[in-house]
Amino acid sequence: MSCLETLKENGLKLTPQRRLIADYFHDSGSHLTAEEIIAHVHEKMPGVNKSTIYRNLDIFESIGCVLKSESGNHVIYHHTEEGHHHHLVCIKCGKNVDCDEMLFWPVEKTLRDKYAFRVDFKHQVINGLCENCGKQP
Amino acid sequence: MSCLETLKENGLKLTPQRRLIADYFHDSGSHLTAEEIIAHVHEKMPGVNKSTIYRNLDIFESIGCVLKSESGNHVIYHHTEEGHHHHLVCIKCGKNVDCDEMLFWPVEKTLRDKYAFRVDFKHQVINGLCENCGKQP
DNA sequence: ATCGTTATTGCACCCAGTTGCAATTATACA
DNA sequence: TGTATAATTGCAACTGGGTGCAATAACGAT
Repeated sequence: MSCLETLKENGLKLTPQRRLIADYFHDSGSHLTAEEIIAHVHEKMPGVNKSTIYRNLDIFESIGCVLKSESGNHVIYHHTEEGHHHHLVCIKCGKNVDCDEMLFWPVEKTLRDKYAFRVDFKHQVINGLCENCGKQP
Repeated sequence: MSCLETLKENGLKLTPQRRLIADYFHDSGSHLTAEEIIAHVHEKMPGVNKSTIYRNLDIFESIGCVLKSESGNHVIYHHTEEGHHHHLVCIKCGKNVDCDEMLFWPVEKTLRDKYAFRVDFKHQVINGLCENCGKQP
């Protein structure tokens, strides 16, 4: 189901600004930073205020169209239609590798069983050292 | 070994501002937000600039005296002498429970074995639903 | 105790993201 | 097609955190 339909289902209005953001997610892969989204929207519709964009990204997140993950310095938005997975980002060389979504299942299970605490790890960004960079001191 | 000694060992100077921050960590438990630290420093030494405080917190982190964890909206600093663990924070009621440090060991192992990726999960802040809040819809 | 070096501070300004509020606009309905 | 109304936008100002740079201060050597 498209993001725009989901908006309507939640009683939200379909504004040109929202259409622009949703189209961008559909057209250009799954991972977009706030910067990229703002740049794209401004290119197509120069007057749009950044707060409108941030507010709409939050709304798309709250209706489940988009996942927001924090990667230390910046924020990444991930179109949920692309499926779930995690990211391994090397803090030295910046290499970015996708990682199976079941990585955190044992953690989720432990938290559920031992702490009665419910967590759903979706689209985490994990910083560490890749094979090459891990060898060097 | 005290933070102040560690400073010297790393060729860093022992300024009154640093002494104030280090003392605060020693005196008042392990978990402090940037806000709390700034408030405390300002109380004791009103003129200190916030950038001085942030820079010193980064330095204490880089020499291993303090761990910095990001919890979505704010940043938490944790005095490393208190031992390692993680935090479960309920997104509904805000309840905060400590959690064993070995929680992420299986994840670290998988990343090492399958992805040759090295990560050290230290003092994570995990947002989810606690037992009570998980029951209610 | 003084001095020179080098780290550190304060300042002023930047940046991404957020918020309250008045003006605007998408939509349901007549 | 026009209108009422609630959602949305743009604005302006704010927030937490960070940065480059000149002035200052800690500290080892004399």
